Amino acid sequence: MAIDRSLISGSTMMLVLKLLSEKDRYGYEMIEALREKSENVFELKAGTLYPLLHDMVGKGYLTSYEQEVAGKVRKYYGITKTGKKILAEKEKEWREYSGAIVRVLGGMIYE
Amino acid sequence: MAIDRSLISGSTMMLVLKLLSEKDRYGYEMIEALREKSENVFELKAGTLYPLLHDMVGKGYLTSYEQEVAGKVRKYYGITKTGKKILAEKEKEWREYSGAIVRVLGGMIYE
DNA sequence: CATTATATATCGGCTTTCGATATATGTCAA
DNA sequence: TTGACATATATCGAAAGCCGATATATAATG
Repeated sequence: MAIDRSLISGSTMMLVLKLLSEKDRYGYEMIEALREKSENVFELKAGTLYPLLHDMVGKGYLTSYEQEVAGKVRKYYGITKTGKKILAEKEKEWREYSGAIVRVLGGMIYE
Repeated sequence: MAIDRSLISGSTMMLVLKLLSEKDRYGYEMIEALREKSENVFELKAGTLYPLLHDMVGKGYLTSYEQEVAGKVRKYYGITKTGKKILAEKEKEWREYSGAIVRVLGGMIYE
């Protein structure tokens, strides 16, 4: 990870929900999608993602199903109605949070 | 705390450094300053702040001195040269991080 | 045939933060 | 004046979030 990992804290679930709000994806694909979309800033670790996905299924934010592709079984995940609600809440929280940071830093970020 | 505390993760030290880059302050004052500047979004807890301040002094980011005001002894903190360097780094990381979040979320934040 | 990429998984440990609790003084109203 | 609240600092244990290490298995590449 290029930047301090601790800054990522709390936003991983939001990012996963966002990726899955576009289309169903499997774990490994999410890791790559996040790296690409963030332009190599985020490098979500497998050790973080897989337990998180299980947890999110348990909470009813995601559903999962297996699909065989080229001899390998992939586990696809899709976002639920509840997951979409949580995503909207987390995006709102992110706006509040980053807005407050900007105010404390004095509004001189983004150059 | 109005928003999910975990979103704050990792940025507390940066915010403390920022407050002290303006002027020397004592702990209780920082808690209030952060609440005011963030417009009630951040509510830094004493149980978070005081151990963090001790740690930052130990790392050479801050210096501290006592001052008696109205019969009460306050512990003031000031930022060091090293602390200023760390602040600059953390601000840069924050720009990278929040920029990446915006890219993943699709640029539709801040409305 | 060996190495690398793909793909998922678990476990222990670290870091960050907070709730609870403790202590002590100043201020203000009943 | 006395009880409550604000000011001010401090520590401890617990919880949450994330990651490194590790394991397993198959496909592709050289």
